[in-house]
This record gives sequence, C-alpha cells and structure tokens, in this order.
Amino acid sequence: MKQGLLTNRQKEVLRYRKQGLTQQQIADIIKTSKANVCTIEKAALENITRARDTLEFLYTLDAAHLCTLKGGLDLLKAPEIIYTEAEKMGVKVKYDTVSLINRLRDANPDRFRGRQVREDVEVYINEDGDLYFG
Amino acid sequence: MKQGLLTNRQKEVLRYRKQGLTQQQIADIIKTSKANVCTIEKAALENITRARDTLEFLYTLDAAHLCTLKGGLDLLKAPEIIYTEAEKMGVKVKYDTVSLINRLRDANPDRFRGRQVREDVEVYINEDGDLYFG
DNA sequence: TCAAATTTAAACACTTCTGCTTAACACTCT
DNA sequence: AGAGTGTTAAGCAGAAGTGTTTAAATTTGA
Repeated sequence: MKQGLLTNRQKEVLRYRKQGLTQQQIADIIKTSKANVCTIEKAALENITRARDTLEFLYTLDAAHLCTLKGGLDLLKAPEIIYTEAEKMGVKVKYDTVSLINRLRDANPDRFRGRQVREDVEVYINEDGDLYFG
Repeated sequence: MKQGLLTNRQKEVLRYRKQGLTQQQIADIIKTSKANVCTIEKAALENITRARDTLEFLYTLDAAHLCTLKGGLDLLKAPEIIYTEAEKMGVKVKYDTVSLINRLRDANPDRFRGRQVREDVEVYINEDGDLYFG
C-alpha cells in the first residue's frame, strides 16, 4: 500500500519551506521552475487538508444525522434549524449562535458563498453536542 | 478542491458497516457484489490509514533528521545506532530498546521483513526525544 | 514605484485510483 | 458437508492526480 498522501516531491518542498527557503531557492535546488514549486507546495497543503477532512469524517460515524442544510439556504437561518432538530433528539448543542456559524464556515469554507449555502451540507451531532459536517 | 480522501461509495459502505450490516447485505442494498463491497471497504480503510500517515509526517517537519536505517540492516541493531546519534545531538530518546523496536515496526509494518530493514528508513527526532519515521 | 516573491491558469504526458465483474480461496459455524 | 461471511486476484474502462512547462497576474516589501 502507498504510504501517506504526500509525494516525495511534496515532502521535499515542505521541508525546504520549513527551513525558510523561498520557492525560487527551492526551484534551483531541485532543478525546476519556481511556478512548479508553487504548484507542488499548494498540492501538498491541499493533501494535508484532505487528510484532516478524512479523519474528521470518522467522527460523523459515531454521530447521528441531524439535518441537511439545503443549497441556497441563508447561513444565518442554520442555527435555528440545528437547535430545533437537536432539541427533538434531546441533545444540547455545544455551540451558541455565533460560534456555530463560525464553526460552519471554518469547517467548510468552500461550501458557502457569502451568507448562502452553495451545496447541501449534512449535519451530524454526537451525544456531547459536538457538530460535524459532511 | 476535492474534500476528503473517501469517495461517497466508501463513506456509504463504512456507514452501513458501522450499523453492523454484513458485506452481503450492503451489496444487496447498493446493488453490487459482495466482493466489490469488500474492495470498497478495504480501500476506505487504506485511505484512513493514509490520512493518519500524512498528518504523522507533519511531526517530522518539527523534528531534525537523526539518521538513516539502510536497507538490509538488522532491526535489532537500530536502537544502538539511534541512541548513539541522539547522544551526539544531546537529546534523550524517549523509548527504551524494546519499545523503540516496537515503535519502528508499528509505525511502518511494510518496511520490515522479519528482522531486516527492507528499504531505507529515515529517522527523525524532536526535542522531546520523540521519534518519527519517513 | 520597482523588483522579488508568490499565485494562477492552461495544456500535456504519465501514472495511479476507482468501481466493477468474475472466479477462486479461507474461515467459521451447525 | 454446506451455508454464510469475508478476502484475494486479474483485468478493464473511466476518472483523477502528478509533475512539467509556459505565460500571465497578483501580492508583498523596501
């Protein structure tokens, strides 16, 4: 089985970056263009995000499906929906209105355009009142 | 950017498995063969392992390169090498001989054949004496 | 403002992954 | 021995990822 998500190229670039080198310097060292170093570094960071998302998903396995935030919904209406559904299930949500919205946006920046939900977001809740999105 | 590592198919299978369904039952539900369900589940678990490995790598970024365990080396000789190198760097290794070997094998089962190192293993150490392999 | 650093986009070959089928094999029950 | 469950292997078509180059755009700092 293949090891991690990161290619050797990507690890190499991340290590040099950690040492404080510029993309140009790295490009010279590994004999390619600085644009390519940029691409590789970006891919590496994306892979790291994907790794985090993947493990995050595991939590949703322990959590129950709470509701679906449909595409087009106003983000500010999400908390009320979530609180209502959680109450039906007899679980107290761990977040207040403000931090709930922040958590939504932070957990999934790409899924929102301004105040609007771009595509359906599944909401899960565990018995501690923690929320997860998928 | 693509979200996590897991495909919808893989998430679907993991969810049903979590519910306690057999591969055959899932195969019936999602209309495919049980062999395929097995393949999908296996791929899912591999992806989860890869996600863990990826984040594990990040620790090596904070760690310094300690030494390389060359392919063909006897695994039992690894601790002495590591202790010697760590001493040179003035860092105390967090593991005793036995747990060090266990950690080596656990962190990277595929890289060893019996007592022999199959391919080069890079060893990193942080200031706490924690070891990471890459 | 100027130059360096970084980011983005498009296109291209190459490789890898994914889901799928079929068929065989192993293990554990009763 | 037979049924149920899980695993493995080979092969295939379609999708996605990787490293590259070239060229243009944007951000940043002095």
